Amino acid sequence: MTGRIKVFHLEDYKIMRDGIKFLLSQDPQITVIGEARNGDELIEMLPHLDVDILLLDLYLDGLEDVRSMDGFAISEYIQKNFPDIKIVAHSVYNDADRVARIMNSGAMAFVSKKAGYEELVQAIKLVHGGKKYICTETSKKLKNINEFLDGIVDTLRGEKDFFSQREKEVLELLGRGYSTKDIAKALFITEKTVETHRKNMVDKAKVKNTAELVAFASARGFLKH
Amino acid sequence: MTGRIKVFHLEDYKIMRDGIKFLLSQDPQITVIGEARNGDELIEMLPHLDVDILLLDLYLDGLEDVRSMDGFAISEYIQKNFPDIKIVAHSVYNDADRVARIMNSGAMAFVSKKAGYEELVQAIKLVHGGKKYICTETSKKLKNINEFLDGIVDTLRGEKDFFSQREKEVLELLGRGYSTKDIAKALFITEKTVETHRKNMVDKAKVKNTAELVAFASARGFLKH
DNA sequence: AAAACTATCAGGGAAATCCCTGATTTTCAA
DNA sequence: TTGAAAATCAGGGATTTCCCTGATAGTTTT
Repeated sequence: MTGRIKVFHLEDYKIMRDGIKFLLSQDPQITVIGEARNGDELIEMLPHLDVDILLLDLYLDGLEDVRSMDGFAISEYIQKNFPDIKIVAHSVYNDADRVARIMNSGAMAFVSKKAGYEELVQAIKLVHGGKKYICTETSKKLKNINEFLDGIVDTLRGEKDFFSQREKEVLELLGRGYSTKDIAKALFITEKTVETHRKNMVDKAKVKNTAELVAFASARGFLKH
Repeated sequence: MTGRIKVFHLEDYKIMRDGIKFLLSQDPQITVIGEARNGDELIEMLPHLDVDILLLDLYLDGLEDVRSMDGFAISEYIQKNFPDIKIVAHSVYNDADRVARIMNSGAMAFVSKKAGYEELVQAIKLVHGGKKYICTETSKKLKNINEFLDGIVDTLRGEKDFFSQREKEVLELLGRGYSTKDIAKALFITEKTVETHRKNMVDKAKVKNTAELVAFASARGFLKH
């Protein structure tokens, strides 16, 4: 046993701090060893503490003081100056832009404030064990948006005409594991035609075989998955 | 020549309506045949007009009236009741969530209000020609977010160890078009071993063949490309 | 210590891909 | 209207993948 997971909580609303401190202290593996209302307080206190996890409120809305650091700046600051401290981001906003930004600024987990207490505890434990985590609700949402974007993004590329319409149909089925015979049946054409389409795509893409063709296509978002 | 592209403009700020009407009328291929301040006005006017393109302000912030339709609701309404009218969305907000939502609710283009006049004109013309469009700035942003999300989303799956180390090496080469013989030589093992690795991966991933395996792997970011 | 996983290797046959050369029709833009 | 793509089809043979049933040895996990 290596002792409790030491959590520091940064959150501007006192009522939230108190509530979460109470909830987290219910768990025998977790202890809240400090709290702050803003980045300045945090930075002042951190050197004097041995923190495992920083539970970080993403948007410190309570603050009118614009000069103060926001969650993103704090995350980057911690990364640089306290690389051993792992960050669990906590926010009411779970839009793709913010989540992508916070996760890429070094946070190890993201939990929506709409998520329950269990998910927060789970996030802290997983992160402490070296894993990443995103709460179920947000995870689902991001997955959807990602799929949407996949679709949108490749309508944009000038490469949409790289393969002809028919070639793309064949390609799509190849990516789904269809054999030549399967594709011929599905598209009501002969196997020879399917082979020609594949051959032409292999030539166009300058690849060696179907497997590499599929890798090529997937990398460019030609496949829906 | 099929006459000018007939644009209807929905936008709550008069100054924007006037400005855009002036700008668009500079283009010989475009004519603004109507304007409205909100969804109710739009719905009233639409049946009496022959509109090609609806230039739609995404968020009608000027409106305090919460009961009124927002851009998303309008988009869906148009899709249902006037399927021939193509929508160009126009907004100050270009976050992934909103853009994905509007494009998936049937809009054919998205142009940020930060984009220049040229991009708006281009969007209208492209959409009228049956193509989709997203302004350069937003397009770049979405591409970045999409890549971020790709990374995030598959860290969630916890599937980093889905394939063994050796399997991943074989997989990588498969994605580069190597045949069994090539891989055997490259990894100093027999062809039979390579086949076994591939077979095991095909089974693990529950796919039909190598092509689908590569698609599967690529979609989850197992391939470096 | 047993079970599970990983990595290695093998034979043999069915199925599919790959490669070459060739062709016709349609469609679309210069 | 001429030419370039695109989509269709074909034969035949070389190569590769796919599928089945095995096996041995080392490592990790329970």
